[in-house]
Amino acid sequence: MARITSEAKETSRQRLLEEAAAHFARDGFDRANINSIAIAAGFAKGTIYNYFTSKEELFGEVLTMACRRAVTRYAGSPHGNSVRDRLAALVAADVDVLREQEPFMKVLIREAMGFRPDTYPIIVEHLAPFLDVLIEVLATGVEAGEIRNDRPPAQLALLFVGTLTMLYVQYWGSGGAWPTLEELPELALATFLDGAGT
Amino acid sequence: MARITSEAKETSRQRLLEEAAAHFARDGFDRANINSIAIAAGFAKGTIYNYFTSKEELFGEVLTMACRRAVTRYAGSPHGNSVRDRLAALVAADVDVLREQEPFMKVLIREAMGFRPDTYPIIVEHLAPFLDVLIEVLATGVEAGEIRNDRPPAQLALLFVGTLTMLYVQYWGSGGAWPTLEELPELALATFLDGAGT
Amino acid sequence: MARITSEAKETSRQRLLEEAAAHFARDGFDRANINSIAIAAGFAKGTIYNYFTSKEELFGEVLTMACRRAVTRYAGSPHGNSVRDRLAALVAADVDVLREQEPFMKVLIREAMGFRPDTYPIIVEHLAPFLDVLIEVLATGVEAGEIRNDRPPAQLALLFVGTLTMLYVQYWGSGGAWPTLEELPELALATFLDGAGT
Amino acid sequence: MARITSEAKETSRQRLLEEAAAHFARDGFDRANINSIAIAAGFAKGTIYNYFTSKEELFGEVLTMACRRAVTRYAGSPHGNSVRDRLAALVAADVDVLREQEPFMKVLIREAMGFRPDTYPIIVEHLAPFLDVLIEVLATGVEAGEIRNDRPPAQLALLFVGTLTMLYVQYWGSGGAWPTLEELPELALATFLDGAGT
DNA sequence: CATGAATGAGAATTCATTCAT
DNA sequence: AATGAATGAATTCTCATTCAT
Repeated sequence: MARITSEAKETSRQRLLEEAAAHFARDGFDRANINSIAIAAGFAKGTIYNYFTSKEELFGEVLTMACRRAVTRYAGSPHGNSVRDRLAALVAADVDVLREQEPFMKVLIREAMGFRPDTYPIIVEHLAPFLDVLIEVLATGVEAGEIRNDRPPAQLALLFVGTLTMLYVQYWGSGGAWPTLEELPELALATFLDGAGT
Repeated sequence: MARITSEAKETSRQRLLEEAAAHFARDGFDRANINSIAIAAGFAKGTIYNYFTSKEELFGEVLTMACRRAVTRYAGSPHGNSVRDRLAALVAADVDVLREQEPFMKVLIREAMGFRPDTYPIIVEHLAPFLDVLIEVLATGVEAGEIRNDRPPAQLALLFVGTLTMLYVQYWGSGGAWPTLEELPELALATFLDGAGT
Repeated sequence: MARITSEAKETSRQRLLEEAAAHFARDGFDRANINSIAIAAGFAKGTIYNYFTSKEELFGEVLTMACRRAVTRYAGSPHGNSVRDRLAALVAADVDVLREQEPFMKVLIREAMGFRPDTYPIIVEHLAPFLDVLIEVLATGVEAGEIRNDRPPAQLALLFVGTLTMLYVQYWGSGGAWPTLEELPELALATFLDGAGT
Repeated sequence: MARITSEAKETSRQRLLEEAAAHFARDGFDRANINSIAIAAGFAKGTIYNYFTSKEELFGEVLTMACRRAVTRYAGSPHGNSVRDRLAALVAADVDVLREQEPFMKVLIREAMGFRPDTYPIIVEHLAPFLDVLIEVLATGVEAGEIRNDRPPAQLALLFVGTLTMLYVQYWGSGGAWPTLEELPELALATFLDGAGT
């Protein structure tokens, strides 16, 4: 195997990342097993080290990729409409990513909750562009009078991300029973914008 | 004599549970180290096995205790006032528990985010009474017209717990920068009841 | 097993060091096998890590002990006689140590020839007192006119150690055929002091 | 065409041997890395196996070549003069080889000190002609009364080789500080022929 | 009850070697 | 001939658990 490599190698790398994401999502970093990941990807255990120098690096790459994919959801977000519509579009896009990349998203969220000093910076770094978009949308909303102006947009953005995350966690924790992925976007908006009070 | 002995034993057990909570909170289940926990509690490695049959069981006991303590926060909650006031009292009590039992709470939340089939049932089971109180308060609020009636109180309760949890996570994740524990109760209420919209 | 430990533990440690020396002597650092050493000492592989934190440390301890033992040979060296007699006594003592601690000496010499940056300093450090004695003896000899004064005693000491080492190497290399341990001391003296010329 | 090809092949083989020598000299057999050797020689890992069947064989070839080169130093040694002069010429030639082929010489000496049953015979076998020349010179010296006759020339030859080797080791061990390559030949002769006594 | 030495299953990692291209 | 992806045996090290004292 040589020469025609580069594409093939990239494919193998993707296969490994895919399986690694699935295993990290299911088992967490410590319980995930390098050997099992390799086998699941159709390789022997040594092969993984032709692509990643260590379990940590592999995890970091999965995380990086998860962040990257999560961020792309904002790429085509509409600009013209109301803040509610724009947020709705963002959440809809986000849930689509979740559907397609569930293991990666799960790793991301699971790890974000772990408070581990070696992974937290990775997440923060990669989530920054994501938050920036959100902040911009919310700041626009504040100017337009659609969003309450008693908090800085940066804090509002964190609350929004937190709300979304919490709903994902409940989705996973309930085994998909409630909320379902279908109702999740509307629920997120209502929870964040309207509150439960009358 | 028997009583003194068993009291002493209970004290030792508590010491072990405290230290175990601290370690599990800081390191997570897999990275926590039985030896370190024993040492920190002033015992040798082997002694832990006079109190708990395995690391898993120790963890389960920590979790159980965390749930039990968390639930006690509702014991003396006021009954007469508005839903907002009652929720405020609940959150205040909760944050007090958090302050005093931070490691236990951290273990609880951390584990709740892990979706692990062997620990999730424990959490759900122990959180049930906690949720019941909340559901009752919210149901009252719906009847009184203080809470929107477009969702079942059980779902509202989950949303409320989720909101609170998310704020704790951001508190820990930010190293206590935002939100602070002082502003957290008011923030939780505002977020849950009022929403960010105008 | 507890309480009466300390002596027993020291015994176990010695057993491990003894076997480690034998294995390092025979196989060298890289080919020596932690598992085999433990087994040979009558332990399971994990046990070695109750005594030494790593293979490197174990090796360092073996080396340190080899140096310590080697140096003791000079403890009772006679002071009154001629330089030749004093050197003879030193060599005789040295060969005695070799006989009793062959694996340790072999590790020492083998490693000294390996020029490895992580072990060379250990050897140099531990050999210093050893060289100091030698330098003192030779300096005395120079003053007494028994030793040529065209080289600093420090260099002469290195030449002497080198000569001795070289004879040990030939002893081991020849499988004990030539020189034998019996004739080695006299041979060392004659080689170092008299030379091969007429 | 065949010849050009085989010449090219021979060149590649030489390149590999040179790099292998450098790596074995620096890192020792076990720590030397097939991949690094190949890369350093401008090839990929696999290519080495077109020239040598295994790491062991490669090492054996390096050793063989080191011996072969070491032996050539005696080819043009002068015959007419005194033993001292002839030895001086031999050592001078030897040091020249050392200068030019340092890695090979280092491998040779390093390995000779290792007492390994699979490599020792190779060394002995290849050093035989080398020793024969030396024995002849020394035997002549004994007859001429220049060399003491209380030891067989074969033993004297071993002592001489040992003295030289020891000085090389000290040269490398001291990082070239003492002895320097310039003073080494004279030092070897003085040490071997004259001794340190008066 | 407490101790801590001993255990050994399990996991990550290395690297010489193979072989399809 | 050259390549380099794939392999898997081998090795070090960790740590929960046991048990004799």
